[in-house]
Amino acid sequence: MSSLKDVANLAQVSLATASRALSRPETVATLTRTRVEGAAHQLGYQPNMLARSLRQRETRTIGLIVADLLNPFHALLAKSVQDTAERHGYVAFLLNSDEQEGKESRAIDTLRGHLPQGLIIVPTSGFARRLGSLPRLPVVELDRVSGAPGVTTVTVDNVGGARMATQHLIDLGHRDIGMIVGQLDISTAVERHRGFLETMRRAGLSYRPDWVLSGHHREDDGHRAARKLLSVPGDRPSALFVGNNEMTVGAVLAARDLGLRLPHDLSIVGFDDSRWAQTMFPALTVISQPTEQLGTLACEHLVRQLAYAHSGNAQLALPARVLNKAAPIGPVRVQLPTELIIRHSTSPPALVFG
Amino acid sequence: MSSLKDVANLAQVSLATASRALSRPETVATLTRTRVEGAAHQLGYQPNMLARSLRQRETRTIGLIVADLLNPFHALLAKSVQDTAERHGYVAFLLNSDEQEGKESRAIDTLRGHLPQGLIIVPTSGFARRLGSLPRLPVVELDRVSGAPGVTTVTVDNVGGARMATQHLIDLGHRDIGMIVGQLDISTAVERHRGFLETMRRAGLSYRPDWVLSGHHREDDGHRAARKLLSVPGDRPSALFVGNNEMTVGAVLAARDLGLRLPHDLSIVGFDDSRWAQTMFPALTVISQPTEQLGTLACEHLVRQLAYAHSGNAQLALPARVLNKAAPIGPVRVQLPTELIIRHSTSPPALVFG
DNA sequence: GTGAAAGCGCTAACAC
DNA sequence: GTGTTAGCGCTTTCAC
Repeated sequence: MSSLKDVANLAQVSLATASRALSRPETVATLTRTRVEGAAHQLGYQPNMLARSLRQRETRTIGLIVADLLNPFHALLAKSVQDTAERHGYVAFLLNSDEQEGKESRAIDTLRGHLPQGLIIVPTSGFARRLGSLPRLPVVELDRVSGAPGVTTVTVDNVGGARMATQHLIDLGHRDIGMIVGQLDISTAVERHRGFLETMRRAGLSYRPDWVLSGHHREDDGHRAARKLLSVPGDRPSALFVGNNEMTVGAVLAARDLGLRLPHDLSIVGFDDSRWAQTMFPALTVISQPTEQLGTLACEHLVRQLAYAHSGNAQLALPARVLNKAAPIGPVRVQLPTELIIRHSTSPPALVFG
Repeated sequence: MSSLKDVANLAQVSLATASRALSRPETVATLTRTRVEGAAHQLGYQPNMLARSLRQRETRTIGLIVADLLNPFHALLAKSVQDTAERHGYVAFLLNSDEQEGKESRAIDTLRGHLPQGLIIVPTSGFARRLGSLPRLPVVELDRVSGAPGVTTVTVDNVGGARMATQHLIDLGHRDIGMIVGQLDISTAVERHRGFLETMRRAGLSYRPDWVLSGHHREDDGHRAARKLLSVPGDRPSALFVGNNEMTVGAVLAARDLGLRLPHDLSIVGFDDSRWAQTMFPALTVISQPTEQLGTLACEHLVRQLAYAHSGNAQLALPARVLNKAAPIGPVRVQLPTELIIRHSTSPPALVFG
């Protein structure tokens, strides 16, 4: 690996001039500039970011931690953050916490050592406590909120989405509705649960605590919960609202295992659309989320914060669409709408009671 | 952010001693060690990896580039590489080339600036040409081979897998078999194609060039290709071998759109198992790959190379399972077996000719 | 417009 | 065992 010194030597200029020619070309005579550029190119010179960052005290790097890389929702979040970061001249290093607090902690420490200028995270429930170890680092929470103070959050209207899902089932004539919800120490689960309860209550429907089962967010959990909810033939819900994409798959498979046919014997609404929601049989009615936009916005808000943190007029470097919004300094909370997509996993109940 | 200097001051020792106490505790008196550790803990000290790496000329970092983060196969590859890297004391920074040469180039340059000690990549077809810009960097190609000389490759037996898939269809009685294959500048596509052709020929079946369609690797391509292959009612294959997971979804949906029912009207075998291969209707017969192991092995081979590259007795740091294999210095080519999983998308053809 | 020199935070000789 | 010092590759005053 050739260094800037090699370039300077080859171009017959001093180290300082070589540096300037490459990073701030306008401060150098045209002739020397081309000479230096030529030398750099000839040597395949690539600046050593470690040295540059150490000196400049800024890495142009942001940390990105998702909770479950294998969940396509998180993968898309990650991709859109990375693409947006690149567009703004940052590189986002992606780590995966696997929904484990311990792994999340280690990921944070790892990133910390590499001095990211900001952090975008789909937090686990332990994150609020860990936040203290990140002094003055701009943080954006994505999809979920940990309750940590002073962080920007970019989420979806989970309560509203859950209301739509539940109301859809009620409108179809269902009265015996159960819910499979995620871990109740995760904000999305809590909010979707709240939307469900509210809507049930408002419709005057009875609340059956034993018909609301909580699980972690994986397919297994959905399978287990659904199995439990559906295995009492005479006394089971006629419809299910499932609070996340992976668990929905599990629930559908459990129903299938029990010989229940969707939507005739059981209606299911899932939260989050996905490839398999569309390809399963029957195609799933779901609440869909603007996933890509979620990632993009999270990143743009972070970038904006970084620009303001660093210099008074750094805004000039930002694209208009980021700037056109009023430019707040502090943390903001962005909430995007969801949408009900009606497919074939929901229909009126086979037997209407009452 | 407090630095080592702050720790040294607080512990009342010199900078050097503080450094030693933290990185090589055995070289320091027990008392001073505990004092330094206490100070470090109290300050929430986190070593600055930029400075350490700059000085030590090693970053304990590896670059990881996958071609399509949204493809669950690649996501699992990425996760298993990252987990394995962590287990060996490295951090793998994950970037996504999106199957685009340009993005791959930029990803490589980005990584280069951060001085990774090795690179694990699912290469696009342009990678072999780019390799020159990576002087002396150990590289492991994962899943695909670009043809670049001197790199370790960890792949699956694609020819064998394609043979099994094709033979399975032939054994069921199919004679009119088509294939949807990926880009023919990607090794996996070429090899799967080869396995298909060989097996057809060996069975004495005629080769219909117009029944072999190539596409990029996404769902759309599979959809388009299948639509084309299946739209001539009297003259269409009775079975299809589809060369990758995403395209298989597209093919199945296209068949559905055309009113063909699987497996009665059409048999389909896919390559690579996935969540939706299992949940689709009907569940898909596929060639499955040891995806996680692929990622793990790629990383372990890279780590081994790094150990040998750096010091004669670095092996001591490696776990037994890596060492038990004979320890080659040069690049190796690892090839893992695939497996045929028979589900419900294949059956004997409705009409048997001949 | 250009060069000399200091210093980012850390580790590794080398003294003591 | 511990301290002093040089230097990793770069940017940035400060002179000229």
